Amino acid sequence: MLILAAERAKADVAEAVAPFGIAAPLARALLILDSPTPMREMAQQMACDPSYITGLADQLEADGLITRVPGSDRRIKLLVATERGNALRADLAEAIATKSVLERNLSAERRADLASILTDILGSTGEDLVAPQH
Amino acid sequence: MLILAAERAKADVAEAVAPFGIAAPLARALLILDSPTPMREMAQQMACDPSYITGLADQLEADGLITRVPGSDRRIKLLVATERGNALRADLAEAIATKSVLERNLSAERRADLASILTDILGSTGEDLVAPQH
DNA sequence: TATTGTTATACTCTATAACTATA
DNA sequence: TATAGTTATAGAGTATAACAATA
Repeated sequence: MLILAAERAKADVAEAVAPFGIAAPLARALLILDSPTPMREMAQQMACDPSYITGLADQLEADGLITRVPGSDRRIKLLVATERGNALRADLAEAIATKSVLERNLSAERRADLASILTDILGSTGEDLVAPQH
Repeated sequence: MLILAAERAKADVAEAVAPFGIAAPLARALLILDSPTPMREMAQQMACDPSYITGLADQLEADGLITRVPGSDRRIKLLVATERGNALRADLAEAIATKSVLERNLSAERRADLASILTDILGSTGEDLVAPQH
């Protein structure tokens, strides 16, 4: 059931996000980028392999939504949202919030309960149901 | 977060199930098969396209875990678990139950709360957190 | 030598469309 | 002509392994 619900939520996100001409994983990445983030850290936050971030970053960069900025340690590249990227991020967050099954089928109170349970499952803290930890 | 939690749960299922030499989607299908089920109905229960069931059934059949039995309407094929299939199903259910994040990180009470919330999300009834409706 | 990011590749899961057989 | 299942194919999402650059 948990998996079914997540698939449903995922499909909702994909649908909510499609009108903006962006794929779900790119949207997910962009939503995390409210502050400059090393690629390695992005991978941890998205619970995926770092090599995958390279591809996401390539596409987001090609779309003019982010840029790669070298850090003080010059092995590190910070992903930072452009002005367009930030604007889109706000739009995406709103579209997802209003279209998601979570918003549609759950009261605010139930959503809070869910967030609490999911926090236990993940064994870490989180506050937002759609985008992970900031 | 919901998506992260589900991915975590999914990864757990895959890991719990790997020692039995079976892939996660096959395990998921087999877990549903505690009674003979038309392929069409399987697709609905797994919330996937019927064409996908063909492939799953092919593999399960090749592994000797299920057989296809024609129904009274001879267009319909019932999937029915073999003796080996039933034995494996029991083993899988146990392995998943003991290894899943859901069992490890959540009390029975919290799991019940989660099931209730997920039921609301899906807008249908369900009783089992790992395998969907019987 | 250890770490960051990149490249090339390949794998898993799943859907679409066109088809066959039965109703 | 409508429905159940099949086939072939294609696509999305993601990982693995070998690599380059920097530390």
